[in-house]
Formats: sequence, structure tokens, C-alpha cells
Amino acid sequence: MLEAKVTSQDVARLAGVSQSAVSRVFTPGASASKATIAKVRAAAEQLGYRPNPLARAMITGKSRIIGLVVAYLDNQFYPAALERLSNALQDKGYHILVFTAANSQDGIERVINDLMDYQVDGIITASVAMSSDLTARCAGAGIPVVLFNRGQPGAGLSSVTSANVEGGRKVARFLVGAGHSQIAHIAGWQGALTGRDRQRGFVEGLADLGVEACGLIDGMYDRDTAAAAARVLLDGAAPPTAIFVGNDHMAFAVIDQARAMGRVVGRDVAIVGYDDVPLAAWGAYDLTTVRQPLNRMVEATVETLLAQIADPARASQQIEIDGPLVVRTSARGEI
Amino acid sequence: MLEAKVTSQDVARLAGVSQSAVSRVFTPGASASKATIAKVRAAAEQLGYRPNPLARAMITGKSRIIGLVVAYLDNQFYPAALERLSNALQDKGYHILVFTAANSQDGIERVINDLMDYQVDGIITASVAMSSDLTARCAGAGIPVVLFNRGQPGAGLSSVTSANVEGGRKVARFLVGAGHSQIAHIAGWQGALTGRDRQRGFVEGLADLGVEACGLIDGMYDRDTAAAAARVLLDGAAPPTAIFVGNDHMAFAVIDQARAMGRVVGRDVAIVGYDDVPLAAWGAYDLTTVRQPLNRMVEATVETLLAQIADPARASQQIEIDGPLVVRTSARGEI
DNA sequence: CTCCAAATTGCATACGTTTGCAAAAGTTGT
DNA sequence: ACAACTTTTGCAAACGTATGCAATTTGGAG
Repeated sequence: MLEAKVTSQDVARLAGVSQSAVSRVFTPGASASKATIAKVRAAAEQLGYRPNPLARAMITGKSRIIGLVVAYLDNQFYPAALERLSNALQDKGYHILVFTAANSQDGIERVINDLMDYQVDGIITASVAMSSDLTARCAGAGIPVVLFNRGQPGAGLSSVTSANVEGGRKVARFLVGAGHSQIAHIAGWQGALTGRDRQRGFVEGLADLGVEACGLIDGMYDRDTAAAAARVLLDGAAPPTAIFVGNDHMAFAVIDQARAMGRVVGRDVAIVGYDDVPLAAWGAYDLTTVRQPLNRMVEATVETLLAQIADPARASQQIEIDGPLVVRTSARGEI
Repeated sequence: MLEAKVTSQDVARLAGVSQSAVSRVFTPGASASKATIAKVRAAAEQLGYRPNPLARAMITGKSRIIGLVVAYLDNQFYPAALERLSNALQDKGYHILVFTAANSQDGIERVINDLMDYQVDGIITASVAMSSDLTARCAGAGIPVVLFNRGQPGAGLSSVTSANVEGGRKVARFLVGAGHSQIAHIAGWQGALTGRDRQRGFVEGLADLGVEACGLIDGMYDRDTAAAAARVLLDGAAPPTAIFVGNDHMAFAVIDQARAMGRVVGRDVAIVGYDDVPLAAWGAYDLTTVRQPLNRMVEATVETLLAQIADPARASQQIEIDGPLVVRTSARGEI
């Protein structure tokens, strides 16, 4: 019972018009009389016709597909972003080709090549770094790129992030204000601007208040690495009374580690994260953290991307969105 | 600096052969002499030629795109599955079009229509139900469908799940064996076979041992609903000493709720989940749960789907994969 | 060297659409 | 009713590839 695929020719025949007429009825900008529109719509309905996007893409060069490149989905922040990005773009009539890529130059390169083959209209990358070579290739092919939650210094690409420097500052002021003086930082990966910015804001914020971090380790955005860092810090001669962790995902590991060492989080040691993923609000962690306003970040990403697709000449822009510090019990306002 | 797109014509001209020859070099099954292959490859390399998958799809009818439909990504099980499915299919030369769809008939219908427009070679659905109408449409269009982690009684679709009935039984035997007699169940959504099977296995397993569940509430796969159910159970006159929850995602909410009521999980009340998502192993929950062997489920899904694509006449199959009960501290082997 | 089968190649067409162009049909003003 | 427009319509040529068919080349075997 294979239903043969119905083409615009079939509809044209049934409606008694030319194939071009059918095409024009289904092409937003084109001109067609009320009468033809009615006839064509009726015939199309009867036959169950739907325009073939592939054929359309081939001729227009626009596929209405957005490539979304993501490295890993362990960190709850990214699935949440993926879900919202997908919904937002679907509402705008775009479809999403998702690629999970190992976060290596080789992996990214192959993925981007595939994306370009499919004539995607735009690319969003999350938790991934692009080489300048690749950046140039996309620009050369006229494909807009927006980096989500990750800046790229000097690449001339659009990006949407939260105000990471300011966020780091907020944590510094909060912890010092709460009376802490032994404060450590388990940073995000130094290879990513996001992590560096948070660290910089944090360190500068401490300095402004005359405090120096008593420990500073790179957690590589990885649970195990972060937990190991926490063990080192808490095992030290003068263990910190507060730890700022580069993102929530690592902060959960740090909390698990601290508890495994017998500490009561929020009393013996204060722990602050960054992202405010849903899990941060769950009872088991109740994590004090800087919120990344996901909805607004997604809106800004979609808006920027579509604007660049509509006008390729448009200059790229780096958008930063401010988010509040959300205080929960893992780090209270006072010791 | 727009680099013009290079076509098989250009390569043919440079290599001094016909366009067909170029096509044949890049088409796996076709025949070409060593000499032409070399010339064409060289020319293609020099020009940076890559075959256009859209044009190829239009003529062959095969897009090498797999549609993946997913309803929500809150439950950590699904992002993990998405990531692995994506990688596995990419390795096989397929690309993934991901759709997040509200889990309503209307939402699913629109998404599947879109998928069929893009001439996807196959569809995988996760955490989503398909109407029999839609099922028939896909079959009519000759598009194989595999349901991931969800069976559909009588739909004649392929599906890959864990051995849910047996899994429920395992939990029953474990809890009774540990000495519990006041045992409740917060089930998954009754509208999904997965949830019903786990419940059935559990209830039957208890019955076999002469025990009857002291409470049975539908948690709708939702945190809030599950937490409310837990509150009702634990507030009752004769609260259960053990609760089997339909999946890990809800179990975490149940644990949070129990703790908020002052209970020590694993001592005052035993809690068992289902899935063994990564979070289940984290210190904050340390959840006893039935493992769904994700890797093997993904393998089976990809294998089944590709087999059906290769041979559309192939009968659909329902695959069940057995998984062990993983004992952690949220429910110990003895009271 | 000859002949035959097998392998390779080019030609031309098809896939399902969009779009420039020119012809046809409406619309308006006088 | 006629001219001067504007809108609608059909024709035909793309877009970049795969593939059946017939012609050509190749490789051996005798």
C-alpha cells in the first residue's frame, strides 16, 4: 500500500493550472489570484500534497535547516538549551540538524563539513570550540554562526553568553560579604573563554575587596577532575571555607566529594556554582549559583541567527545577558 | 570572498571526463577504472568538491537522514540516549534531524509530517506515543519506525525496550527478600506500556511471594506528581517501608520529598528506581535501581532501523534487553 | 593477431521544485 | 470604448546529482 509521492505536477493537473501556478501558491512571496489559490489549495488538500523541501532547497539554496553542534549532554544545561532552541526554531519554520561531536578539532571539522554539505542556513554551536580556519570557511560559504554560551576572542563570530565576568564578581562579593576569607576556586576549562571570564571576574572581585583566593584549580568541566580538585583543597593544611565552582555540573561533584569527606555543605564549607540548572534547585543539592537566563539566551541566539540569515552583511554581535545570584543552602548569606 | 560552490561538472571538466564518471567515482556501488578514479579524486581534491547530499537525495529518494523525535529532555535518560544514538548513526553515515515535540497527538503529527517531507530514511521515537493513524502513514510511505524505550501494543512497529516486566519482578523479589512487607509503588504514566509493564511485573512479583502492595499511585513521569504521591504515602497511617518508583527521574523527587519529611532514605524508607541514569550513582542520591543497558539498547535500535531500511519488507520486531538490579544505599539488601 | 565477453564511459533524461521572461488577462482613468 | 497600467499566468530553463542504455575500450584466451 505504497502511496505514491504526489508532486506539484499532479496538483496542477487536477486543478487545471500550470505547475508554476502551484509552486507560486506555496511560495510565500509569489503572486497568484484568489481563484487559483482556491483551486490549487483544494486540489492539494484532496491529493495530500506537500511541497518537497529538498527540491526547494536545491533551487533556492536555502534549506531552512539549522545545524546545532553540541559536544556532550552530561551537563544538564545543554539538553535544556537544546530543547528550547529546538522549539524556538521550529516555531520560526526551521528544522534542526543536531550533531554531537567529540570536542576535538578533527571531530568539529568533520561535522561542520557535513553541515555545509547539507546547505544549512545557519549554525549554532554549544560547548564547542571552532578553529579560526573553520570560522573562515563558514564565513566564506556565507553561513552565519552563533556561539551559544561560549565566546571566541577575535573570531568575529556572533555569540550569546551570560555576563560571566560580572557573574564571577557577584560570587566574590557574596562570599566575602558572608564573612569568608579562605576562598578557593575550581575553574572551568582554561581553553574556554566562558571559564576564563568567570575566573577573572571572581579573582578581580576578590582583589577589589582585598582578598586573595587561597586555591585555584582547573576542573576541566569534568566531574572527576573537579572532585579530585575538591579533595586536594579540603585535605590541605588550611582548607577553604568556601569554594566557587565554574559550573553547576562540577559543583555537584564537589558537593558529593565534600560530603564523602564528612563535611556538611553550607556549614563546614560553602559551595557556589554557575548556571542554575534545574538540578541545582532539587533538595539533594540546593545549590547557591549564578543563574544563566536560559530563555533569554535562547531568544537572543535565535534572533541573532535569523537576523544574520536575512541579512548576511550584518555585523556579528557579542551579546551578554546578566543573571542574578540565586542563594540556596549550599552557601548562605552569612557564615 | 564567497567561494562558489563546486559541482561535479567542474570536477569533470578539470579531470577531462564526463559528469557521469565523477558521479560514479563518488557512488559506492558504481564501476570506474583505476585511472579515472585517480584523475577524478585528484581534481575533486584540488577544487574541494563534495557531493551535494540534497541533490543526491532527490534523485535516489534516500536522504541518509534519520528523524529522532523526543518529547522532553528533563529526564537524564533521554539526553544520554540522544547522544549515543547520534554518535552511532553518524558512524554509519547517517545524519540526525532532531525534533522536540510536545507529547500531544497534534504535536507529534506535525513533526512526523515534517519528517516525511524531508524524506527521512527512518524514524526513531523516544518518550513519545504514536497514534495508529500516524503509524499507518509511515508504513504507507515505506518509512521504518523504531520506538525507543516504549512499546506500542498491536501497532506492528519495531521497538527496543528493557525487560520491563522482568525488571519489576526483580524489584519485588529484592524488596521482599530484604524483609519489607509494607511496599508501595509510584508508577510511570499508565498511558505508556513501559510504565504498565514495570508495574505489572512488580505487582505479579509481589503476589508470587504472597505480598500485596500497600499503595499504588501514578506519578505521570513527573517530579511534582511523584513528590506529591510520596507525601501522601509517607503521611499515611501505615506508611510504606519501601517504595518502588517507575523511573529514576521520579525517584529523585521522591527521595527529596522523603528527606524533606525527615526520613533517612535507605534506613527509614527504602527507595528503588528504574533506568540507572548517571545521576543515580552520584553521592547525593546513591539510588538502588534497575539498569537499562543503554549501550545495548542503542545498538539494537540502530541495527533494527538500518536493517529495515535495507529491506523494507522485513518484519518488525520487538526487542527486550535484560538489565541487572544495581544495589546502592537508597535501598539495601536487608533492612 | 583475432575474437568475445566483461568492464568502462558518455549521452541524455529524470528528480521536484523556483523563477525570469513574455504573453495574457484584469484594472483603472478618461 | 480605448489606452496605459498592473497583476496573473504559462513556458522553459535552471539546481546538482544518479542511472539506463548504447557505444567504446579493455583484457585475455586461442
